[in-house]
Amino acid sequence: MNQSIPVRQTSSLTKSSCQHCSLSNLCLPLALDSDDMNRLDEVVNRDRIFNRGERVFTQSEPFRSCFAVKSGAIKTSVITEAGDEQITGFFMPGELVGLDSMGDGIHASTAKALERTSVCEIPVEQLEHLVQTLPGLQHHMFHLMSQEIRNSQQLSVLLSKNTAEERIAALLLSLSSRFQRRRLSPTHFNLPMARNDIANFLGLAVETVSRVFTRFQNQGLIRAKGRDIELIELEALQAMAIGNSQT
Amino acid sequence: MNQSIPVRQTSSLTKSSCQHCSLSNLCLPLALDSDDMNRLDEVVNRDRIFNRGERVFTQSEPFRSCFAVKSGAIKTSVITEAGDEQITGFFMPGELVGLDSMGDGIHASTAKALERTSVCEIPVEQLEHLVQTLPGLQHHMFHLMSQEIRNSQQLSVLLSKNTAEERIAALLLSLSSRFQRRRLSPTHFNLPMARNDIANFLGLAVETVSRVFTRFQNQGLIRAKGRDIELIELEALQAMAIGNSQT
DNA sequence: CGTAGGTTTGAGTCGGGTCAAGAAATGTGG
DNA sequence: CCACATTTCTTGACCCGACTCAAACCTACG
Repeated sequence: MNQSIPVRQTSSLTKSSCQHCSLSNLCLPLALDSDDMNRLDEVVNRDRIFNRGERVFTQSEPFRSCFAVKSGAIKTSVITEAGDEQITGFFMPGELVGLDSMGDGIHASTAKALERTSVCEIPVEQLEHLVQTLPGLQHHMFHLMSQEIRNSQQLSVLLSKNTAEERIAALLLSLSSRFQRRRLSPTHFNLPMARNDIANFLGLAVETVSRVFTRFQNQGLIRAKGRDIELIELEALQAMAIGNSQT
Repeated sequence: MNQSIPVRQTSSLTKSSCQHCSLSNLCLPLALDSDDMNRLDEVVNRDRIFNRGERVFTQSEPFRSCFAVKSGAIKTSVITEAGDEQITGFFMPGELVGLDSMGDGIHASTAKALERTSVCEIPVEQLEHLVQTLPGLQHHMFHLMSQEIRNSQQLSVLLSKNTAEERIAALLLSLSSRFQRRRLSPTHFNLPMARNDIANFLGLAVETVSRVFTRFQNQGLIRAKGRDIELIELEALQAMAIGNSQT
């Protein structure tokens, strides 16, 4: 295997790259050839670590990068004019955070690590430049952003049409499928977020979330001990969610 | 009473173009030079007319184009798995419809004309191609799409945190500012949508919408006769939309 | 340990949904 | 242009899901 140009051979062993990242099929499910992939690699700032509660970025500050979650979990939120926080999304490994500010100079939301979290930072200026030359990447960015729109629409549907039980069932199933994408158990996992966050995200009171969890448990649909969740009756939950939304 | 005027002869002289469109500063607030603008003109399919109730595009059908509203108004909606309709947005002249499906092969929503509406059709394949060569246009697309994400997030906030009165006040003010952008009266306009649509969009019952309208009227905040709306106390409405319950 | 934040449970209240029935606007055909 | 049908809008009465308030219970961590 004689390569004519042995680029980045120094790092290929020790440093991770998009090519070898186990999550690349999630955050980059596109056919970039090895060359293009290298160019992407060059602009990505890897292995940034945030502890629980630390901010990845902050609303109304300059928007310079978006972030791909490698491990851990992130919540994004906006501060409403009334002054309270509204969580707009949870982001798991393989998912991109910050798309709500693409093409805008200012962050529209704040991102906080829910647990110890590592991310890849992608500077937008360089990303936009790269996109110019890689049609596949451009299409992929459009895809990711439109998906973000659809996710948010789904959330709106959930909030405007569904009961507390339905919302929580939908959230559990959304998390379930996202764990499954990563080849983790879809029926037994740890919630990365507090009841409070769930309540805020789903437009409910904490007490209601708590009550629904115990109700589900009493009905034998789930087993929940703190953040340790086991989904027992998947079909029943799906029926309840009436359409598993990608929340 | 006047007889139908002979159909417009589409002379190339009078043919509208993006450059001369009065809405171009809304849907294209970017610095494209004359040359680039011409290239955009070439791919845009102008003057498509839809009557009230007609579909511009339909959910789960192939996604080929997005649309810029020239006159009239459009609502977009998704069909939930429960089978009912959820309106995801209203689109006024100068606004782009269909971004929730960019980069996806399938329409995620259905768009219907709320009244007689004319639109510019923009084929996405050619748009994506054009974007490759026009960095300014790419940035603008990102901007529009991220704005769409933020709009949807705003809706989520409204649905999860605000009362019926606050939601309706917010919608009225949103419409108001959108009329104002077009140099129309921000305080006196016609609602393009039915009460039913408002209720669906805001996650309320029609009866509640009706009640709030009359309550606003009794409080002297607005004057409403059918779809004819006059905003009397803008500041009071703004205070209410913020969630400013004087406690 | 002890303290703070997170979680659960109970009791009481209310905003907004549902059901029902008119009133008004809009459409249709003669 | 009018009578009728149909949709849209309004108003009233009643009820329920989820919120608020309040208090106790965990569990993590310095």
